[in-house]
Amino acid sequence: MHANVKQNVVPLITPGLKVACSQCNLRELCLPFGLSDNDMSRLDHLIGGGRKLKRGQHLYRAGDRFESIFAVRAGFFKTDVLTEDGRDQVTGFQMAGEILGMDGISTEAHTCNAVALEDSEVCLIPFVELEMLSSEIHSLQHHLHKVMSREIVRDHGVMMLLGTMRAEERLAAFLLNLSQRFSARGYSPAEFHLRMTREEIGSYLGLKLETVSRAFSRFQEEGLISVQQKHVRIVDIPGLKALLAPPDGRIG
Amino acid sequence: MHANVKQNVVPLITPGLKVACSQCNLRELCLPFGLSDNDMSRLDHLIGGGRKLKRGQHLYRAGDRFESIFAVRAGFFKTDVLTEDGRDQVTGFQMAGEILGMDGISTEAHTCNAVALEDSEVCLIPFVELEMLSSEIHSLQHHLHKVMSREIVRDHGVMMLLGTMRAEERLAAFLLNLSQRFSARGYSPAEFHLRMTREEIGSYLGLKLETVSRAFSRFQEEGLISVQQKHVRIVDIPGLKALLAPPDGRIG
DNA sequence: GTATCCCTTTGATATTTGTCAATGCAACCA
DNA sequence: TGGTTGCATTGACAAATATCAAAGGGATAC
Repeated sequence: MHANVKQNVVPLITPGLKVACSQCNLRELCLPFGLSDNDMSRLDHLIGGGRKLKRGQHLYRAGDRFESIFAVRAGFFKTDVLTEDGRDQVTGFQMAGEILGMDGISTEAHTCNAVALEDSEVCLIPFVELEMLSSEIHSLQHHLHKVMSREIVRDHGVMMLLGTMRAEERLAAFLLNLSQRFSARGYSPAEFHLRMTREEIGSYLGLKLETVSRAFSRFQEEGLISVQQKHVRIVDIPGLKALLAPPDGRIG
Repeated sequence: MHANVKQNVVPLITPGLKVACSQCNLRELCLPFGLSDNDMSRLDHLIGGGRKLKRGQHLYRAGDRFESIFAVRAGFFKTDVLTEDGRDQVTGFQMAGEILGMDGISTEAHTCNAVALEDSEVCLIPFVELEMLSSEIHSLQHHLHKVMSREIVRDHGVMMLLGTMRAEERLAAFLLNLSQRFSARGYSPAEFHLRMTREEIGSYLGLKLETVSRAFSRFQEEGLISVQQKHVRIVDIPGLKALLAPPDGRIG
């Protein structure tokens, strides 16, 4: 299966796309976090160059042999898991500075698909070499562990969302999460462009696209956001946050 | 918060409970997997001894300082995340050979609670020392990464379950997963004792306890299982598996 | 040994979300 | 620039699950 070799070979590593970690404005969000200049330059040598992807292209597919993890340099990705019986679950959306592909370590093969939702760029980080270097640079090793652990904690947050929240709470949590991540990257926390469709949001949130659309409309009616297609402006951040409280706080 | 110091101090490390990895019948399921005899004995020296917990006791709580990960030697645990607004999500159930506590690496503090669901025993694995040793023993380092990655993949499976499955599908998947894990440990895949309540199952599966109970009853009516309280016997494993197919296979 | 408490089961009803269907909007391609 | 196509919105209705309520069963503690 996944013998889609041609399609996978098209977006080759782009020579000359290499940007040193030490020069990268994402380094504080990314793998080099906390490294000394010297250690960072050792990491530079390991990064296998970059790769550009057009919107819609796969960075990897479930079943692909695992060789590298990836750092998003620019753009926007989704990851999703597809089962034999046709279920499709979006497991995350990744933006600049975030690490993709750690699911592949356990079985030496990727277990999900990663797709660019807009034209994007990633850095390739060959994993065998990363392990070798991280056994020499303790802070790199520890930071790698933190990145993996953070992914586990993030996943727990998604479980919480899927397991305990209602449709509007899920969407509110989703928008606040995006807002916070855009903000951390120097973009407006209040106004942004959604790269994904209602269906992809729905898949991530465990909802049908119509439910997502209705929740957007309702938020707009209530003056919490202003939304037109993929353009979102959050008008009332505290109001959105208040939606996440109710479980027993529904006294009023 | 979580100033429950007394309660946490009670279950001290039990001296003399130490069992060498090399002597442990769980080693093929656990962290020592794939190590040479020599490397395993180095790991032995690092394991900080064991700890016994009575049913209901916490192994750690959200907010506790992170120092070790834990390997379940015997017994059964649940982990759950509690939010300020009162939501409670069970994120997993852990049995012998499984590793607990990796959520704590990212922030140096545990982010969830781990509770023994029956009298249990764990091995303490001090994380700083594990990192030191794993930078010397490549296969240990790599296996640690695999264990963390496996946790990420497992979490994706739970997301799939919560995001795409209906109540009975979730319970079927849950039972089959338990069955498979018991089987891997030499227990019957068909007959076992649930250590958790309907409410805990419900929390894990994103359902209310009544819905879980009704699904159990329905499986029994249909001759898929036989269930009385916490005792479960799976009568028709293929039948349960068939429940997981339908998304478009509902042609018949 | 017995009483208590928690867990489980089951029923009736309410709420939420999904499904089906139609229409509208926007971007993209020719 | 006009048509086509995919995405989004909205409505009416159906299905799934939650909620509320009551009663039974087991395990545990005293």
